[in-house]
Amino acid sequence: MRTSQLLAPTLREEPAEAEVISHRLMLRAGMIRKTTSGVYTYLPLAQRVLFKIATIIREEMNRAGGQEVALPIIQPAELWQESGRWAVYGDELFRLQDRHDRDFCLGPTHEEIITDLVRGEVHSYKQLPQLLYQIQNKYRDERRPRFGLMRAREFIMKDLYSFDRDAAGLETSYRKMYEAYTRVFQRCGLKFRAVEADPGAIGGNASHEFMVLAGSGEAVIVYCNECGYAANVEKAEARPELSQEDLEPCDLELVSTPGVRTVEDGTAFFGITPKEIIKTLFYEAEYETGRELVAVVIRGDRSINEVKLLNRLGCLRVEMASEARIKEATGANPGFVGPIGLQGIRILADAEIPLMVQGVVGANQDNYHYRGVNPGRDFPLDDVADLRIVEAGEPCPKCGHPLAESYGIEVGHIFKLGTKYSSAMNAYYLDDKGQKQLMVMGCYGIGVSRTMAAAIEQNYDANGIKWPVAIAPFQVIVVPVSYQDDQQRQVAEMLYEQLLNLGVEVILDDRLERAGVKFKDADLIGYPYRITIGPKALKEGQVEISCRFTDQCSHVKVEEAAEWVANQIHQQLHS
RNA sequence: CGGGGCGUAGCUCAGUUUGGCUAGAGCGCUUGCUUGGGGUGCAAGAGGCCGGGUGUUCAAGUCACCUCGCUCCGACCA
Repeated sequence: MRTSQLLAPTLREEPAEAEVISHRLMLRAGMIRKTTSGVYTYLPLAQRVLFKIATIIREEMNRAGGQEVALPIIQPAELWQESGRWAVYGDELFRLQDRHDRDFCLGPTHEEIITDLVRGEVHSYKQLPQLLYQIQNKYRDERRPRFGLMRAREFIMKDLYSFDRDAAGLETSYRKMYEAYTRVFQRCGLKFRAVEADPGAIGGNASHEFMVLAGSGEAVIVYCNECGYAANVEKAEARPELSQEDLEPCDLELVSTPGVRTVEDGTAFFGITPKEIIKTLFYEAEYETGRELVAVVIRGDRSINEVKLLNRLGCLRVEMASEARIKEATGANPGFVGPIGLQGIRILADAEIPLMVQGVVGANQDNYHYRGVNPGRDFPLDDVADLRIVEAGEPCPKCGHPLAESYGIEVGHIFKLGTKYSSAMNAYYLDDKGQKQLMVMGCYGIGVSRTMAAAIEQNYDANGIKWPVAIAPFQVIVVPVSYQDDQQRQVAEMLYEQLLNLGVEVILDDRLERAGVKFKDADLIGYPYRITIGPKALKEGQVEISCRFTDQCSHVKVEEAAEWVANQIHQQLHS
């Protein structure tokens, strides 16, 4: 390829629409253009990167026994009604109707479609397991698309679905996928971590997320450098911390506390630390059958993990209760509410609460608090669970070593689905005794377009992108300082040919631009290697080879340059 | 879904407050010269339903109403 022909309209100025670094750089590097909110056109450079990521994924899926299929993007409502998700999925499902007013959706994922296929075509235990995957566009009508490709409405996903005879088979498939994913992201050249995750709405009982580590990541993960424990904070477990082990229970006391609304106010007023305050939060829990107001008590310095709360309650949704609702239930304004004397309201306590002996709570009466509150004595502790968000520095739940924290971008997610879909959609097989059995499923996704964005979030500098070799749009760019100079041009053309013959993905900058322009573009686009052919080194019979990643520059003899670069690339790809 | 902001040249933006001649700048693009190792310099050009609609007015990029699109914030700690 020659840059004179390449459709990569680089921008000197910052596009106004871009917010995150990957979005900005992809626009500036001429990789993508926005077509409409949350929908992007991929230009040749982006397409090459996506193709490379997809190729790595394909190779690893195939290696693990996966078979590629292509599934419809337009999916009939009937299948979604059968699984129950037509009603549950909500506004994120892109819905449409045909000319006969029949309902369809654009697939955000393909459990229904694949289960429908397999139940129709697979009937015997001899055909199991099946590992089927597809790499295609998927659709989610995000309430607010943002961060460029990171949260788009149209995006590219690889999804693999496993169908096994039983839980043991699923375990095997799951482990295969875990290993395959590890290989995929290693081969992409990304720094990542696999973490325990909450299975969330997809269902099932175990799951891991693969997080590309980047400061801009939306997800917070905690991990232990000692034993390797790693989890999304939504899931991370916590050891309850003793905070008042030296104190004895004392009498309950009603205290006038005018204007003391927040934990901060409370610590100042009582001269105590947030650890000694018991926060009471009211949630509206939504079940299929109705709503319930619950009170959740937690230490003043902790935060509630709503995912844990939702799982504990077994409800569909939780939401902070409105001020009006709280007042109606307690008679007091938020800030003066507490667990003592609540009538007919379920009280959930975080696991740290029973360890407290003298707490401060609101008295359910404006401008009054109780102190000396003894959980269990002064309010019931019938429902105790781990409900808080783990923070960095807390002891690892496995080994006790302090946990570290970092930000990650979720690029892969693997789930054990179990029989959720097979039972809803009647996907049976006959076992070796002729008995009907439910297939046991797993699903395993990788955000392909998101991985491209995540790679940039992790690898860039002030000048532009720094592609890992394995997913770079081209591995090398050959830049003659002046293409008009006969000698430079001849050397450039020769190296270009040699690299092509060596199987290197090379692009030649044959534009009649000034050197500075060519260097800027090369840095912005982020080619891993640049061979610069200029009069200075050429006098010595040399060219300069610089590495975008390490910023190192080597002078190499013209006749050895192609081989030299090819070796570097080979090493990068196989290290 | 709630609240803000913005739609003017391919891009980034002035101009709108206080209506008034042929609507501007920089970058990019074309042509010529120049330059030739980190976005050269000079000159000449091309390029606009001022998002769309309705209205007010002698007159609308500018005011009013409607509409479409884009974008940011929020939708959690008592």
